[in-house]
Amino acid sequence: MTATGTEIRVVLADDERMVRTALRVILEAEADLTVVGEAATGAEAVSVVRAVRPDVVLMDVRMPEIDGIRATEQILGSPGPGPRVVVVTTFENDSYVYEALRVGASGFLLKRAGAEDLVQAVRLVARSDSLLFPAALRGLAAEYARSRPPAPRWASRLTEREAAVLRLMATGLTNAEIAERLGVGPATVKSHVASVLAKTGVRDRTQAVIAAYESGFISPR
Amino acid sequence: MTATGTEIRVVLADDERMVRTALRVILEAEADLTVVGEAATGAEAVSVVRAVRPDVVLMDVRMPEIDGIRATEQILGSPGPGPRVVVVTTFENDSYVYEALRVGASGFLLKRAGAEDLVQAVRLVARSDSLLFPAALRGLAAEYARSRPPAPRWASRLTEREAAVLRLMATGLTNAEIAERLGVGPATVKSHVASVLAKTGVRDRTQAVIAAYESGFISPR
DNA sequence: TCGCCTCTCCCCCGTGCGGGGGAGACGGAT
DNA sequence: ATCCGTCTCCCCCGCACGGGGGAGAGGCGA
Repeated sequence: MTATGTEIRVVLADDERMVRTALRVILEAEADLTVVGEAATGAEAVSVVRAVRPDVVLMDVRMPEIDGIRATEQILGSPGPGPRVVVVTTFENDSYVYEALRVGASGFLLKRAGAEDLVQAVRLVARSDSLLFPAALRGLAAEYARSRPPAPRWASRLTEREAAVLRLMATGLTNAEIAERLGVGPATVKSHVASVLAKTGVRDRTQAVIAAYESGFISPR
Repeated sequence: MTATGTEIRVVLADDERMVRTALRVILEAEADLTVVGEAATGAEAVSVVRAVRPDVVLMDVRMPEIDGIRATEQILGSPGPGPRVVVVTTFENDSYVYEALRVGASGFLLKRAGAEDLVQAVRLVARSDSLLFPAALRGLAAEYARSRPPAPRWASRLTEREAAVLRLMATGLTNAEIAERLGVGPATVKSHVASVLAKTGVRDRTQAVIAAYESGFISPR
């Protein structure tokens, strides 16, 4: 389907032209690497990838319209063998790492990585079906993501105040203590608690806390 | 401290001589890679690494005496800049992946990986301080490991009955409901609950449930 | 302007919960 | 034979909790 023997076909997705140019220069300097497409938005990336069917996509996370994560999701979600997607970002400590893995990215590259790192990463990812951090880590990321689901359906229905009350409930505080922390009267907290119970569909604060844990609204530790 | 410019110094740790030889042949074929030591056990690996101070260690997981994970732990636990450790194993779906990351391994390599994958992985790991799957994923693995702690201190102090009551509490049941499920009287459940509260050092059932979640006594999902 | 939502707070009322006691039965350890 | 831990169940008591109402102030979009 895709070139494997010698030539590695790459698509660059980044909203900054300069970044794309820099990447292109670096990659084109290698005999076995060819940049076959560029995209400035997530939507563009999806269509370009569908059109040119590259081996590797270097995908920036922050892009207009559709971010890199969702673009990756769409690219890898389509049937058939997709490209390897390497997600590019500035910081390694943000949640993009987990998200990238969750949607099936093959690698993760920091913008501060050098040219050599870049080309080797591309080569590595293009070839490897069983290398550095593969399926097992995706499973890990999947589990991680599963433990923090997008947000429980009722979370969006909770108002700011109600959510705050629920979070404080989940620390084991009584209504009076919550009132103290929020600087409101106990009666106010009572009514918020009542709203939380109603919206979460449970009967008491204990069940509300359980629901908060089970839904990922809050997490252990 | 260690050679960075051109030569990458590698130590091989595997209990099978043939594997070590094969790895050595592959790596020595590259001008920039040098095998500076071998070890057949985890303990050997630790001492060899301390002696020769390599850039990269290829560490088999299954080894006599001390396995690769614990050896890695000891190697990276010592002060100063340690080598990059690439953990080598046969299957990618076992818990070694998480363990390897937890103890600070820089990479993970499958035995079925080809020669090219191997040398590129070594080069990549030797250079990269900010590449493919770094600190963020270690944090992920750490979090993963942390989420399944050995067992809370008070768990051993709870009797069978008390633990059962706590588990049922954590499903949101009232004392009366718990009594029904356990086939005992409500008063009995009350006293068990009282014991649980006393032993866990909390004041009400909500806090007990929180403690159960936080300590890993029970887990979301 | 008129609704609608959110946040705030009030009332009464019933009860599940937790504290503080005690007590009988069983079994295992000493 | 004695002690101790566990499981079982009882009493009384106070209170935080939750249900069911209502109500006023502010914001915000139709």
